[in-house]
Amino acid sequence: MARAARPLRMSVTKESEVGGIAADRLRSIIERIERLEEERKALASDIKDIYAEAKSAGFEVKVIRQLIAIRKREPAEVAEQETLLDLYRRALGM
Amino acid sequence: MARAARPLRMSVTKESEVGGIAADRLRSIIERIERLEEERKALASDIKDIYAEAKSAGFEVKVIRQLIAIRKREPAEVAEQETLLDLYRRALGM
Amino acid sequence: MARAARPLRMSVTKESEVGGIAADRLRSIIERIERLEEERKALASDIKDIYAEAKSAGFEVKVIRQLIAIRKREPAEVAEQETLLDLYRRALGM
Amino acid sequence: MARAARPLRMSVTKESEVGGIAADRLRSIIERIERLEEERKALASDIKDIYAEAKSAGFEVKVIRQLIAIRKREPAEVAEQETLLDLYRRALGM
DNA sequence: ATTGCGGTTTTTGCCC
DNA sequence: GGGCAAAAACCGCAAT
Repeated sequence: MARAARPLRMSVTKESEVGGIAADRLRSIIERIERLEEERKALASDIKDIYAEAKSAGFEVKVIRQLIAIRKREPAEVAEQETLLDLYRRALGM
Repeated sequence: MARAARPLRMSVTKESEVGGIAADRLRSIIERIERLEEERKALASDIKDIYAEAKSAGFEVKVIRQLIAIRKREPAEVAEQETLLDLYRRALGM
Repeated sequence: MARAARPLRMSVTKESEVGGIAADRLRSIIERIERLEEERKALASDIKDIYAEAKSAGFEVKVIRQLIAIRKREPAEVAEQETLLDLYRRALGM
Repeated sequence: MARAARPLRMSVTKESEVGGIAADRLRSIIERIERLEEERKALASDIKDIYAEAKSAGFEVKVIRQLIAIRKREPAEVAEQETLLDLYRRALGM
């Protein structure tokens, strides 16, 4: 049989290009991202479980969230000192 | 918002400088910004109301948002992005 | 904006339905939203102008932003008191 | 407000109740959550790196995001939404 | 049960 | 172009 119609352009290199796009590279990128997002989701689920545990131990989930938020925020607010910000606040009497 | 109204140390000149900062000027700036942000927030609320109305009239809010986004972008830009998406999809065999 | 020429089937009522969609209603919704977003953008621009003014008066724009953010946040933090949150914090020695 | 470093304070008794709160239990909950959120953040960072790589390989990051979103949604759902968008566009003569 | 709402996270747009 | 602020999507809760 006389040569199959057109190979649709197999690139010379291993890189399979489709429509000018490095398909393999793109596929790899997407798969890695999706894989990591899987893991992320699993962690989120674990966290949710802990909140559920907290709740059934009688704690207020909402308050725990606030607490965690505060602990995250506070280091940042330390940096807020001895800067122009303070100066401006003082200028405003705040 | 209970900032004390007190002028805290009025300098001799009209320029009330506190810690080297032109306090009055700063205060004016901040108040004008806050005022405008108030108005902005009011508009945002109006917009939200319209979306609510749309929803209760049976429209898909999310799709309306897409529509508005499309109308905002340059037609050329829209086309370009759609083309690229297609290209990528094809490269992935999707 | 070249509305398509096809009236196809004007409904009996005034409501022009296109493909089962109440086109007039949809159009009205979108136009009102776009109008309000216009105004919003104008306000954003005014705000930007004030920041520019602040900058050319020698203030640090970034710090002013922080200041405004703080003023917005602080009322909320007052509410953070005398609640379970305090209790939990004390339990943790925070 | 410079909170002192943070050894959270271990109570002397094993029943560390503070103010009627099971402090140890609470502490454990919070620490586990914070630990998992650490990991989550690390993953997010890895993902960001891959997007950066994609970008420097010449891909459009935004389009890749769209692609991933599409793959995540049910194919049926994708079709439905696209249909609706089309419908609305036609209703508006866009 | 359904739907509005508040808060969180993710995405987008902007300014430097 | 990279970091930062605003907008949008998402999620769980609550209230009806």
